[in-house]
Amino acid sequence: MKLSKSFVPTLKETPNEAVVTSHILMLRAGMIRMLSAGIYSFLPLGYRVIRKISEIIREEMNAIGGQEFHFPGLNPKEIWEQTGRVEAFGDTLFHVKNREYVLAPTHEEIVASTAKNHIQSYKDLPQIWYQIQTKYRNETRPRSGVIRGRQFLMKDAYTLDATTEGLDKGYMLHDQAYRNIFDKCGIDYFVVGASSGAMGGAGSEEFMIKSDAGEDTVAHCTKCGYAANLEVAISKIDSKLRDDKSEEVKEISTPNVKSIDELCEFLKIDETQCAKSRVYIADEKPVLVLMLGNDEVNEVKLQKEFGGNVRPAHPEELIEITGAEAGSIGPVKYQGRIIADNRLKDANNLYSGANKNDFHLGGIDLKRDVKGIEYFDLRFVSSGERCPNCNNKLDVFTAIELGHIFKLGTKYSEALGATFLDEDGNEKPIIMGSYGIGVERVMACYIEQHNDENGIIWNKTLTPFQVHLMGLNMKNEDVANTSDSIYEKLISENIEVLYDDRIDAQAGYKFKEADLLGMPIQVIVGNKKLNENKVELKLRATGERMDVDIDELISKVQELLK
RNA sequence: CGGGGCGUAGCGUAGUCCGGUUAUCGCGCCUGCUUUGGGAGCAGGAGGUCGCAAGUUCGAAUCUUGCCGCCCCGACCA
Repeated sequence: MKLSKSFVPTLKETPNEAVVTSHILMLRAGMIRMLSAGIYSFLPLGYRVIRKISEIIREEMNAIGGQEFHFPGLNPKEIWEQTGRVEAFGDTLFHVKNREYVLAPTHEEIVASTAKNHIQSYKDLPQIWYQIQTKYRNETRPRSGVIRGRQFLMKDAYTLDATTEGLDKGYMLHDQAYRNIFDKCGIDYFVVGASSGAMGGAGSEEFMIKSDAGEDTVAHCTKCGYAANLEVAISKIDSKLRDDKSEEVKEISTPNVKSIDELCEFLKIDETQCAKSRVYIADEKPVLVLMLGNDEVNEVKLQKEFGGNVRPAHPEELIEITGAEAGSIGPVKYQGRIIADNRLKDANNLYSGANKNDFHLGGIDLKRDVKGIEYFDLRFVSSGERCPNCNNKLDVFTAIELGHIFKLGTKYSEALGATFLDEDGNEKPIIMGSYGIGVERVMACYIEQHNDENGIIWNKTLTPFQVHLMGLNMKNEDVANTSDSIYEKLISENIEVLYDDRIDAQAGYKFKEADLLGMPIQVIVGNKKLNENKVELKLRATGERMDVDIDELISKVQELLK
């Protein structure tokens, strides 16, 4: 492709609307343009990457027996009502105004209804159906460029099975296929076991990458691969040890001391000598929650212990329940249920609130002074704590979800009557699995992981073009002729070339742009080296340069692309 | 949907608080000449409903009100 005739609108400066690296670089490299919030056009260069990713996905999906479909994006609303998902998706589902249609946010319903009509016997199973198509979701807040959009390209696969063993097998096939896909793309990912959320079903894994642009916070161990959403993550961490001797409870005047930090400063003590109190309302009843030092209450874990609704108590409720305001609440003489984090188990010589404004108590012994206290894991893990599996240091960071696989079960097949007859002639619902990959996210995540201050660094798998050929001074006949003939030769060898043949662009301009666009191999044709019958070859990833005889260029390039 | 920020030429911006000639500058774009190994130089030029609408005023990019759009935080999110 000749740049002189191509639409590759690069930008020298960062557009105002872009904040995250991948978004900035995709805009600057002329790969995407926004049409509206969360809605992007892919320009020729960007679309080439999308096609390469799609092709890798196809190869791996076909390899596990997947069959590619093309499903409608426009769906009758009725079918979504049958599974209760018009309500479940709520405002996220796009509704068509002048007909009873919705825009498909995913395709479980269409798969199940297709199966209903045509899968009749266990002999027809298993099946793996997939699609690579645009999905529509009315996200309340699109963000980070292409990472959360209102319309996005998604590979969705569905397994149809007669038995749970079959489902397990299909799930494992996808697990491996996903690892192959992300490996081929050159993405550094990790896998998190997760709950399947609104989709229903049991058993799921998320494929994620570490990124500041991420929307989930996870704890990850690079050594053993332990990974969990922060809301459920656990770690090995020291408890407050019980001192040999319990001191007497003593009341201390602590005017205007509210936080644990202020208390430590005021009393010259360590935060691990403090028990922080939080009051929650669980199913209408107050519960005092104690945490060691500055540990934060993990409300998801709290919710898990109580099952029902849990919320922090309002300020007025605090006074009513404890007689004190936040900052002066504590367990001693507290009337009601008290639960504490495991780190506080049987601890003594603690400082905590006195349930009297501007007073704290010291010398608290939870065994002696607080009756009926229950202990649970209630805290958030933080970076540097020990992995529960291998004792290595855990890292806590935000992450982007690239892919998600899960066992759906029979929710959709039952709702839509997608059944089959088993070997004994019994009618049973088809057992389904669902497996998604955000195609644009693969592209964005790759860029998040592979860039430097000059631009994108493509690998040879995803790159829009394998070679970026530059004729430096195209007014020089020698340079122009040599560049042209190299271009023709590369093309005849089926090598993808982006050819900067622009006559009026400066050498420096071409270099900068080549680094921004990031093709793995740059071939530079300039008078200097041409006099020795050589051209220069530069590797984008390392910056390594080498002079190559023109006669040997093709074979050298082919060698590098292997 | 709540909180915050922003909206001036294709991109990045000054001016807005405190209203007053022809709306600033850089990049990009067009023409010519020069230049050609790290986003060129000189000269000339084009390009604007100052997000939209209403209002206040002799006069509005600037003040008021409403609306729209974009970004960030939160809520939400296979």
